Amino acid sequence: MTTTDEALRTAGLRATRQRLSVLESLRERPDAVTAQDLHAELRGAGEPIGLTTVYRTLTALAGAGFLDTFDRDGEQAFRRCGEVHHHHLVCETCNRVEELSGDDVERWVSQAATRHGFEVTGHRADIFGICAACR
Amino acid sequence: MTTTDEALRTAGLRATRQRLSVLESLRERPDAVTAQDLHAELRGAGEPIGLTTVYRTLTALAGAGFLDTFDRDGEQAFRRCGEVHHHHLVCETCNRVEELSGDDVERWVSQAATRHGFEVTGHRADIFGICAACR
DNA sequence: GACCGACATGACAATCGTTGTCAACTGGGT
DNA sequence: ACCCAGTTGACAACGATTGTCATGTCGGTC
Ligand SMILES: [Zn+2]
Ligand SMILES: [Zn+2]
Ligand SMILES: [Zn+2]
Ligand SMILES: [Zn+2]
Repeated sequence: MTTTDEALRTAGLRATRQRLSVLESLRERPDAVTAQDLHAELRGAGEPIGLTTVYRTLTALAGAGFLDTFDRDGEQAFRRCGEVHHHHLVCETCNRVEELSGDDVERWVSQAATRHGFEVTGHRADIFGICAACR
Repeated sequence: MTTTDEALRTAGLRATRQRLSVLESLRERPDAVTAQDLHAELRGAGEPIGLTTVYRTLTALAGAGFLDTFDRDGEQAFRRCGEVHHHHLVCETCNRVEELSGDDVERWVSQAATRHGFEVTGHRADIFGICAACR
């Protein structure tokens, strides 16, 4: 996994205090978090940062491929994920996310697309459930 | 596929003119559509209906399992889909959706969940691309 | 066919996540 | 230290969706 500094540099972003604190709080964090929640957490932890900045930082990092996004009832949640293609196993109780590989899924994708004459631009395969700790 | 009347009855909804026109316009329609767009279309076609009603009808039908929902840049799109479990091949240009089955995907789901000690509550596997007609 | 109560409608207001604005601030190269 | 393009954040604005509630209608009953 890339370091926080490298991530910012790669994304073409300056290493500001706010961005570093966002990346740091996302570091090794197992669950996906929304902009609003992360903002509240940072503020609560004494890290001064504006909500707009949190939104912009998360969006930029996700666009650069350092974060994956999840839809939590119409609200966007983010998680620091590996940069190689993968899928997700998401706990609906604690929002923990496990990264999965799936060669069989990749095969299914290209086969289905070919069969229907589609040119693939992307795909997504996520599993939702309750993790062991939450059960 | 269920008829429009049956769908409403099953969902515990009265067969009003508005609901029937929503279901009718979704009938055999290959693409997913948003509430706002469907509302505009119906109005344009001379079908008087309120935006709130369109939202409520689509939400109710989706909740009853007659429609599948898709996220189109944070906006919700709906499509009449078969009631047996399936996955999707979505054209990002015309929003056409093909329904897919995927036994290998189902296998992958239960295997991955078991391996991580998750109890599965659901899963989703969609492919995005450009359909033959749009290329 | 008229009647009636529960359900449905729709114009409007309100909510809420997210994005735009812009004056003040700052990272990092010279 | 200087400079300025990039960044911040309080605030306003936006847009999709949901709540409100007076009015309208479905569908079973008489
Ligand atoms: Zn991920
Ligand atoms: Zn994949
Ligand atoms: Zn479907
Ligand atoms: Zn499946």
